[in-house]
Amino acid sequence: MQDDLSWTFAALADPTRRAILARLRSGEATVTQIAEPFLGRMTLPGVTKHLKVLETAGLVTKGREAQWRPCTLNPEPLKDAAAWMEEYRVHMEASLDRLGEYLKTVTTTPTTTTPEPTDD
Amino acid sequence: MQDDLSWTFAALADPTRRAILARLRSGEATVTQIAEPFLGRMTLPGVTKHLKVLETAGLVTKGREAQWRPCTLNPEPLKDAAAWMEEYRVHMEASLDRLGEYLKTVTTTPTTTTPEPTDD
DNA sequence: CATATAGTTTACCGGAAGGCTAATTAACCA
DNA sequence: TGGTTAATTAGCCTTCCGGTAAACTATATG
Repeated sequence: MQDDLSWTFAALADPTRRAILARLRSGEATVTQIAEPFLGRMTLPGVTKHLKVLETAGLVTKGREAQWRPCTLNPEPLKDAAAWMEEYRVHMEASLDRLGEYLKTVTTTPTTTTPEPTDD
Repeated sequence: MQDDLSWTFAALADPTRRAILARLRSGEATVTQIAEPFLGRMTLPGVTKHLKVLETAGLVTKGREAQWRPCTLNPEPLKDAAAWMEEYRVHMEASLDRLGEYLKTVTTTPTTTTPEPTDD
């Protein structure tokens, strides 16, 4: 691709992959556990591919335990992405409302039952 | 693609496009002005394409003034991206050092002369 | 050993991304 | 009118992406 940041953003540019990351926020999970919400929409190899993208981007670490591959979230690359965005904070704040307020409204919204594994 | 967030991240997943956004941080610019640092590496139609991606993602707004198309940065979509990242702040903070400190080290680094139009 | 479970690899497909050159549109200027 | 500058469009090519089905590897267990 070219650089780490591009890999990171590219990995994030897919709702399935973002949903996988969201799943891993609540702890380690095996491939089949991760895949479960998506099967019917997608096959297991499909999920494996997405996981590989996330792994390549360094966002997910895959361990091995017998026949299972426990996956864990690795947020390091997100720091660089966040740092990149930080440069634009002033622009975001300047545009109409402040980012902090905006984030507050977003962060305090429902965060409800997450019935569908759509995205995060 | 699917959703706004995906378009945003996809648009950011390219160093040329990030460099274009960085250029626009210092104010409005025409297409040829934007393209100037990249010519030799890329043709004008190539830059136009990248601009269209940014425009589609809503990150850049193209005006018209005679034969020129003054482009401006539109940070709105970045807010959603930042809001998405916010959910992972605690994870980033948990991993070794705090994001705030990390961002401080990044933000206070050189920010030098930007001799090459590599990226941002 | 045989079989079940967990996951990956291979091979294939359609479509989109990113690049180019050449041609075209649009506006200004002389 | 004709020429110049600014930018886009069109057509083509190659590579990558997201998905599949089928075959394979690896580990556990009866």
